Amino acid sequence: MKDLTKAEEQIMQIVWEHDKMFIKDIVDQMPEPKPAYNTVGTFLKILENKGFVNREKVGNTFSYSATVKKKAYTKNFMNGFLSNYFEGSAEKLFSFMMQEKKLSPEQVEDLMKKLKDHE
Amino acid sequence: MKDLTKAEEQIMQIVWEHDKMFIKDIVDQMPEPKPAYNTVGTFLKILENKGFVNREKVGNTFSYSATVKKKAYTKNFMNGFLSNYFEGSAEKLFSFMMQEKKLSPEQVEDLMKKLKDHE
DNA sequence: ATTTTACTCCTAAATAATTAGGAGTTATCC
DNA sequence: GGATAACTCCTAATTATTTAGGAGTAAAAT
Repeated sequence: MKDLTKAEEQIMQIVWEHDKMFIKDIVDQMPEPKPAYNTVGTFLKILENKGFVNREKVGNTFSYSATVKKKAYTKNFMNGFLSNYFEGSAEKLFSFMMQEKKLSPEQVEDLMKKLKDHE
Repeated sequence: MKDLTKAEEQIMQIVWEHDKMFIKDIVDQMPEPKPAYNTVGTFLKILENKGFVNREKVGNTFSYSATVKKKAYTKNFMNGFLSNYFEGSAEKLFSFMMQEKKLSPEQVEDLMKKLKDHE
């Protein structure tokens, strides 16, 4: 799986939030200063070449939808992140998160219970 | 804190692993194909401008060391990552990690015990 | 029905990131 | 004591990324 550049990812984030989008709608979702219509179009073409989106004729225009699932990309991205920053160890990441007070031991406990119940 | 580009980060990863380094040593640590000495030098200058490394005269040359701690950068980086991929929620990240089988509930339990003992 | 709008495809300018060469300096090797 | 090696500083070429304009077409609006 290819990596996304920043601008490409920003567009993917929007496409991931919706099933099918028209360029116009993507532009609307972009933060100010909004890029030109064609700028978004260019990125969608790049994303199509990279295999991240699929375009489909709707009437006389095209709609775009994500082909690579956000989850799949996240996983890919996270593996790189893990190996660079936590020696590939998810445990180290957990430890780091707890220390940074992003999550208390209690929250982890609650979460684990829920996850166990699901199994 | 500024972001690092890929090439810059690659160098920081090496600098972070060591206290003080000479350009030569950094080049040695780089994977093949190794970049030119001056290429590494250029990046160290950029990193110095961005405030990530400090250079210090040693004899008639310079050594480089990280000023921004890896942990601080990780935290920064992770916040962006969290907000883009897990709606800012560390819990969602944990949940994702467990589902991806990077970590079993037992491992998390062990880890939590250790963390609690430290408090 | 001609102006306006929204889109297509193609192309390229502007900026950012990556890579490294050249010229000169100082120390080291034979 | 000149050749070699390792470094400095400055500069620039190359490639990647980001941005968007122009020309043409088809539909919609007044």
